[in-house]
Amino acid sequence: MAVNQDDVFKKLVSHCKEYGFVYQSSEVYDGLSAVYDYGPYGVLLKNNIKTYWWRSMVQLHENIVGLDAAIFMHPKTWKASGHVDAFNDPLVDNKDSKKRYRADQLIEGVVDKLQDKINKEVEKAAKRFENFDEKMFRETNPRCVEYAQKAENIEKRLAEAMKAEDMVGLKNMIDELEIADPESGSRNWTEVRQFNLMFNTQLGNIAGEEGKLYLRPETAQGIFVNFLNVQKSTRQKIPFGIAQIGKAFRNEIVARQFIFRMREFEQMEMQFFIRPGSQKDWYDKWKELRMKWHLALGTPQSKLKFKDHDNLAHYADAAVDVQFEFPFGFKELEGIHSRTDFDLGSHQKLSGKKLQYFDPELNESYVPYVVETSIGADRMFLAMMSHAYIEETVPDAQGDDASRVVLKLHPALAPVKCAVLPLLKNKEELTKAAYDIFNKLKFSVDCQYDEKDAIGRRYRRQDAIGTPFCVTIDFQTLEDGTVTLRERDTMKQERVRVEDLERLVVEKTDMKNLLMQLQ
RNA sequence: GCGGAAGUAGCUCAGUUGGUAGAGCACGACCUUGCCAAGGUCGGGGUCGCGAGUUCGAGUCUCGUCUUCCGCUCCA
Repeated sequence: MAVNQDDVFKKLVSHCKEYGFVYQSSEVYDGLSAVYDYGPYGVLLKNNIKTYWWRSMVQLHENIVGLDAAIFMHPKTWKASGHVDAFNDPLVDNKDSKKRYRADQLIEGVVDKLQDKINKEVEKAAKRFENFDEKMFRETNPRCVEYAQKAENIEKRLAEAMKAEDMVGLKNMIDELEIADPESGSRNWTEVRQFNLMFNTQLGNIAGEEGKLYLRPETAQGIFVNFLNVQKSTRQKIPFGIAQIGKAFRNEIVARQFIFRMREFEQMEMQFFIRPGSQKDWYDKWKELRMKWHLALGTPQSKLKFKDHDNLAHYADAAVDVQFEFPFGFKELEGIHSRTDFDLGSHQKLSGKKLQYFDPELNESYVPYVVETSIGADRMFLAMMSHAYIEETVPDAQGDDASRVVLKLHPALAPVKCAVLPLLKNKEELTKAAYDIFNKLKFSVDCQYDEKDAIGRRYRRQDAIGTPFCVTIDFQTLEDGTVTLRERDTMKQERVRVEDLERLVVEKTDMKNLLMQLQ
């Protein structure tokens, strides 16, 4: 099963490339690690996902409004949010090999080596003595005891230094333990320093700390700092929410698994501002609403589950992930967090500006609490692709078994809604009639005209990009004004009148049906 | 970042003990074709990931580098 699933994932990745959904960034220069570009069908699918999310939030809720904040924000934003302090790791470079290591991991390596030594002593002794008592040996053998104590000591010091963010202490440990570069054997280390997972850049020509800017590592802060602007200009009363879709950037040390973890990614976030004390109710409410949103797409409940966080982030008093069963297992797709008043409170404190709401019912001012829903647009894209990608056996022209690859995407998400196909290429009366239909349909839906290759092959091409409907123009069309409408999943065809075509296709692919399920 | 594996045409791959590259599919043109892929003819396309080294000569051997995959690590 596991091997099989790996295969499926590989096939999905190459399908994405072959059919114009996702390409690796800068491929002609050997690619850029963990950065991807969306191709022609990819951008259509992703836009449809974003539209579904946006409408479900902003259009369907009177008390949720949109925002599009800039990627650049005042550097103090990230001080207040806690990212400057918490979003980094202690790194050390070897001057000879030019390799970069995590200081804490180098030190852990020494501990591992001590454990290995103990295990070797145990192995040796086990061969020598009959009736060997391993536990006793570990506790009494002088060498084992010495190694174990040493290891324990190191771990204790490491934990203290990490907690205190004592970079000098970490460096001293590396020196004292005579840790060498595993690759080159060199002990020529730089100072240990914090490596920030935020990308930074420079504002204008202001040099040094003063001009230092970060690419936002999350979109949420743009909402928090605009909280009062939005509340006042739209006269919202608590509870209300602000929704935003935008890029965020994280300088991950390791980023893998295709578009699941990228250095540049897109978030769809909604911060819901509420009365302090009501967070539990709203947290539960949004959990329910978000699950409904996923299920409306036809994703089976068995592929979705809630997973409570084991360790809460510094800002949260409750947090849960919506996990989706990707080909590589259940992984986070969306997070729902009860962020308390941490963010608004921090910004209020650091900026010295009041970020409070006057509640007319309570007749008092307070810093609102926040419940956040945050979903990765790219992860949602991958979830929809991996769920939709199907290889199946279907009968061919002779009734024998043939295989087809079909993307069973929800019609409202499908990149192309309808393909218009003349049965034959070399009959001008057919191609003209088909082109006329295409030129009408294209004003309502994303539509494709294709006359190349046999009709069966063209159906398969549309299946591969998930087009829900194919319209075929044949000689009967010229006589009675009807065409065949072929449905992707069932491959069934029905004859419909040309004048009904637009209404039928729009009806079945419009996002309205999807949104209606959220009532 | 560590360990392992891989990189040859758009895709999937072949390429003998080192002697300057092939197939199938795809693509283009023409013919054929009356509803579920793989009909015929002709054609275009590759500095073998990139850079060094060994050699008279490297897709093939050595080293470095980039990228991808698997495991570990990391992951607000």
